Amino acid sequence: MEAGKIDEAKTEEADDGSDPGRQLEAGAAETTIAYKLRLAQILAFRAFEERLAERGRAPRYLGLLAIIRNHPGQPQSRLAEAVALRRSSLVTILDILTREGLTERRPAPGDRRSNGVWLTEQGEQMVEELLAESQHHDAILTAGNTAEEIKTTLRVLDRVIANLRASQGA
Amino acid sequence: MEAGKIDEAKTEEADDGSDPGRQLEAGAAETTIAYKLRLAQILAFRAFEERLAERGRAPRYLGLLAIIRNHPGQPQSRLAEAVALRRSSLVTILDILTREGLTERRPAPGDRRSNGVWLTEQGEQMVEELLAESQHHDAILTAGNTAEEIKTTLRVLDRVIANLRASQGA
DNA sequence: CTTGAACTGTTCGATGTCGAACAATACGGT
DNA sequence: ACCGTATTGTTCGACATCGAACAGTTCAAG
Repeated sequence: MEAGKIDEAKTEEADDGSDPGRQLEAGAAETTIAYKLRLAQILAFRAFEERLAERGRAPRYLGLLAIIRNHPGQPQSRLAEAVALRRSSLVTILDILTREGLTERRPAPGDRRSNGVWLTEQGEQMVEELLAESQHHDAILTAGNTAEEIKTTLRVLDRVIANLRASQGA
Repeated sequence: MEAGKIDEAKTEEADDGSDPGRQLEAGAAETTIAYKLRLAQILAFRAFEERLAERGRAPRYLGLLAIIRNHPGQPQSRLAEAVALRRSSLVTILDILTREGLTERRPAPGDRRSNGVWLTEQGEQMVEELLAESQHHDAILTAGNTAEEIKTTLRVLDRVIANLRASQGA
């Protein structure tokens, strides 16, 4: 796999800040999905959280809350896996969300080890509001792209996630 | 913007774990780019870092290192902006990378406040190796997608990043 | 020249996530 | 019925990132 030669005789010359308005590029790394994925995610997450800062920590954990809404009563370990966080991390998160009155732990009927996690009435309402916000937020994110391009991107991301889950579970 | 009604008469019935092998879905949030973006990024980043754990912290900061290679001598503040991290965070990161012998701070000639950041010889080599690894990693990530789909995704992500940078800088 | 605003790198306390450990519980094989 | 292994939620210490503050420096306006 011979990487294309990108030699530029880079002997000790600084990049003077010509073209001052633009962002610095990462060269070869730019062509990689993982790189742009990270950049986009950090910025998107930060923007969403900042815009809804007054609503407590629910915006940060909207993904989790949405899953709980769609699958009430699931044990914590399955929820952690679903949002790609660790079991131990979810403990604190659920403590917070429960303290804010959005979620609830109930002992699982069949298994005395595990808790089922549920949304409270207030949690249901919060999720509904935040989901509307997230649609709006996504519209801003993806401005300038066609519906077809967005659909393709969603499909690609789905496959990426599936690939990673497969290789990790092994 | 009337959100489509997705009522399912969800009165207090638990989601029994039918279809046990599959992942839990997030319902309406699934259609949003931000959600999948986050999931994919977490998994991709984690996988990449785990696979290259023996190489110190360089894999985590490969994006930064690649930027430094392409733009040697830039001040820390510009680098921070390029990788979407905060100025204060970059201090620790550069401390680490410098301690590992990959980067170097040199006083900027024109401005006594700022440092120019450079790669050491060892840093150059590390970046080259890791970039090759990252190409391989990306190939695994994106398996099952056509070259056209990937190209479209990269283009969409570029626009997403640009949109977020524009709305944030304001 | 002087002065005030803006910028640079830095420190420090707060918060989020992780991995490794642990006790309690479930379960399969013999 | 018993034992070893898995699984679940949890705690705890390590580390990463953040935001707010700060001193040193630059620079433009007067």
